[in-house]
Amino acid sequence: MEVVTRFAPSPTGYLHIGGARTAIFNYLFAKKHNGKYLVRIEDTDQKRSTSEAVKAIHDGLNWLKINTNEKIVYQSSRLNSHTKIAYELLDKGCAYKCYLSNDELQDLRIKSRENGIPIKSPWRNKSVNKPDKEFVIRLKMPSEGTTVINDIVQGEISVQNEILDDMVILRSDKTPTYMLSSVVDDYEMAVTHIIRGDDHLNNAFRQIQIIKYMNWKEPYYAHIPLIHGTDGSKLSKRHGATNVFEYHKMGYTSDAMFSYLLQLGWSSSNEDNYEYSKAVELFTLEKINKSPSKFDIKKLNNINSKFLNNMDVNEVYDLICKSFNLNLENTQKNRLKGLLPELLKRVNVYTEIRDDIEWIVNESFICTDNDHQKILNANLTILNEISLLLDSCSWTKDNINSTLKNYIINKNLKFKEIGYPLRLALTGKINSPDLVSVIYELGCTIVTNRLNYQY
RNA sequence: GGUCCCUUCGUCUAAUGGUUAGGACACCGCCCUUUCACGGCGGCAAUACGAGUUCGAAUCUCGUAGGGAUCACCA
Repeated sequence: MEVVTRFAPSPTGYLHIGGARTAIFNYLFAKKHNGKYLVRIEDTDQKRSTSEAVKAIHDGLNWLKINTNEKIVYQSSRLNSHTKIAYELLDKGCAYKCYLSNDELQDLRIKSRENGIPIKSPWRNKSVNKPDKEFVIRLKMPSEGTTVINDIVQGEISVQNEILDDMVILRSDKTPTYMLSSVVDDYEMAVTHIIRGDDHLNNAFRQIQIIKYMNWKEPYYAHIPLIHGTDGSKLSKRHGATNVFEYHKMGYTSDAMFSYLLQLGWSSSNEDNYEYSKAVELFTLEKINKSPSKFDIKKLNNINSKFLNNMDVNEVYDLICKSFNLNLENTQKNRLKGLLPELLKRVNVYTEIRDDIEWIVNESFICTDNDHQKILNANLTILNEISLLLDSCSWTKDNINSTLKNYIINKNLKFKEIGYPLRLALTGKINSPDLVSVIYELGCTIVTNRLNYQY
């Protein structure tokens, strides 16, 4: 049997972190078993669905490199199939027409809440036809016995059938509800494993009745716990960005995000970080934890910085250029690339090096801060002398290093005493990569210019 | 409120009835050092609580507490 999974977001916003993780699990499980991973856009709620949201979801999936190769299924294009099944269930006697008005429904709802029994429409056992009246089609839930689901993540769970309500499968405007559409689509797309958030666990017990009535093969279920914020409540905006694509804009790499999301609620012993092929190799649904985990940006930062420092310089360079809209000449490009490994050691996200671009890229950069200029003025002799020495030094890191070292020995200075003004003159900053690298990558001309500048 | 689920360091997790309860992140300290970092070494820190079963419980059972999900003609 070929494994088929699907990720089924509704296009009402961006790709949420939780959704992204669900997609990752679906993606990995399918890849692991050489199966198919499908994406279905659940856009049956025309009022809330937008094309911008569809695009946002694709952006998110593409960024994480977990979009499907298969054709995207739009649920709205399949409504006829769903409706057909609703009437089939009606014909079989597994569903019924319900003529309850909104007011009547409201009353029933209040009563059902009071006595803890789900809504049972009075039309359940009447097979009347009122051709001129609006109706909805409700599924006739079994009223006795128990339904058991063997969930791969949650284990064996059973509920009493009497607590299942006769859910609406076809609205009065003849459109199918999610409860119907989702089941029919999963069946017709031949989905074998339904991997989704555990907010759907309760739905599973109701949806599975349709499958039973239709004599379809039951899929495997894996209901994964939701991601929570640091305070234990459902992840929301006040915990930080919940849109995965925001993390792209913030300067996280997709590989780091992928690895972090994967580790949130799943682990295979002995590994810290997972790149794609490793993840595919090791992934199993059984190792997903049952308890919800909390989103921790600090861990993501750590993972991102590790990925950043192991990435190819050209790749990071491209990300940075895109992010900052840079279009550099070759000499500028080489300086930036040369210093990139050093700069990346200092940051969690690559956007943090924004402040360093100027002194690296701009040939005529000079330190403009007033207080810093005072310090530079006080050290002009040192700067000029070092400039002179560097000017006549053959340009290797070793030579630059010994030039500086010899200078402080001759002048009986501590490195700190030349390091501070040198750093300010060259970078305009108090903190920077080590001076030898800075001097080497900037090159002799720029260095001597900056060291001889009259403030 | 009904139903279902969950609970190991602050966080992510490991430990299939026998471990000194392990690792990672964060935090703290020391070393390295040219600032900030990186790196190296070390430290702090957990089985929610209470019973029971057992020679032995984080692990099995029950209860309690806390947390979460859900209860639409939304998905």
